[in-house]
Amino acid sequence: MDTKEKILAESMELFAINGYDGTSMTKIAEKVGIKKPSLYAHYKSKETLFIDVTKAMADNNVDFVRRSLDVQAPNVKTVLYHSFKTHIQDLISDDASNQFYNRFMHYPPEGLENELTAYVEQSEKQANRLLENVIAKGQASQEVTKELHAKSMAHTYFCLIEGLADETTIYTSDEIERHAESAWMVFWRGVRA
Amino acid sequence: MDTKEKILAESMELFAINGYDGTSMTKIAEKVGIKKPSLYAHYKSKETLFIDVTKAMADNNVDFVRRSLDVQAPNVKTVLYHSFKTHIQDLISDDASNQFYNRFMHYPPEGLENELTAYVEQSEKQANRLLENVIAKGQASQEVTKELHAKSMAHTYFCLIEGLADETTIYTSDEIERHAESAWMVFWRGVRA
DNA sequence: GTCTATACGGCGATAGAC
DNA sequence: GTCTATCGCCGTATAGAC
Repeated sequence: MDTKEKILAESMELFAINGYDGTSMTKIAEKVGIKKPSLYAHYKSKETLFIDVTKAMADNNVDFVRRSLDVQAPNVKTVLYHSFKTHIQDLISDDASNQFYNRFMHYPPEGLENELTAYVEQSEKQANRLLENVIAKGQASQEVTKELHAKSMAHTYFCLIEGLADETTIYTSDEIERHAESAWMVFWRGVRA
Repeated sequence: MDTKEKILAESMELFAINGYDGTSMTKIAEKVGIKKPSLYAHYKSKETLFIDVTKAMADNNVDFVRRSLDVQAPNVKTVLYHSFKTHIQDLISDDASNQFYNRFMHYPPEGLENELTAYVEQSEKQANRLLENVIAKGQASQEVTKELHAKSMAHTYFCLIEGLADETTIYTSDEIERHAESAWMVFWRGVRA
């Protein structure tokens, strides 16, 4: 991992834990093991660094969703449940990248909204489409109701994931897991054929 | 409205729109119509001001949930749907207090977490209990399934609301309303008897 | 690419007159 | 309670030597 990549990785963790304004270039440099001015040899400003981190995290999220759905299983319900559980395990794992996502994807730092919103929106739509395809398969195989649109159900699925993600700052892992189990049951009862 | 109340109201709007670090005491003073040092005659620091605002917003939220459920209706489904719609209307109304809530309730500024998390958690549990009672009534009247706990279903309900709230920064009001309608249908199909 | 040294500005907060 | 003036600090960013 070269210096530029290390700056990206270390600053991501600091941003996730301490927020944008709570993370100074000095602290990033310390964590990387260089001095502050050296950062500017790789990124022309704190803002451009943050933008690069955010875009990488948005891309990671799409990959994560893709991998969570890429599983052989006898039916669509099992695929969906597996993906749901994978998301929850990620939420409670205290992974910095996950915290970064929750913290910034919908509330970027002041002044960067215009730079980031379009990118984030597009990546979320990609993730939504991946799930939509799975649900549509479930409709074709008579597992999932046709009274609702696959796209809508996919959207509701992610609403639940996001609602649960927001809880991580308040509730314990055990509570999140119980809430998640309930949310899954309501969801599946709501979409099954 | 005396000066102290005005400081509370105006700073809430600025915090909601520009974030904690993005809102300086100078800007708050300007919006109130006084000079920065005068603020310190009413609040001893920026942090204590923010804490007061947050607690007021947490209380407001409990009241909001209570009012949204306080409606005469022929059955529990109608009460729940009315409450759901009331929440969504609030989300898309671009109300600053709503934005404040979404922004800070789960990610308070650095250093204020310990001061605020317990208060927020308690207020959320109050709101949850209000909804839980309504759902329990629905179980008693055979409208809502007894296969799931009332508390769990209440929790899932709020997960959906929160997931939809997070979307307000990206999607348009029309899209939110459509997503909300789908989320409601999945939810009701999932909890009905 | 990395360093030391520094410029420049805005921040929260206070002193003290009125 | 409100003001003017100011303190002390820390932020991003740059200059220029190695």
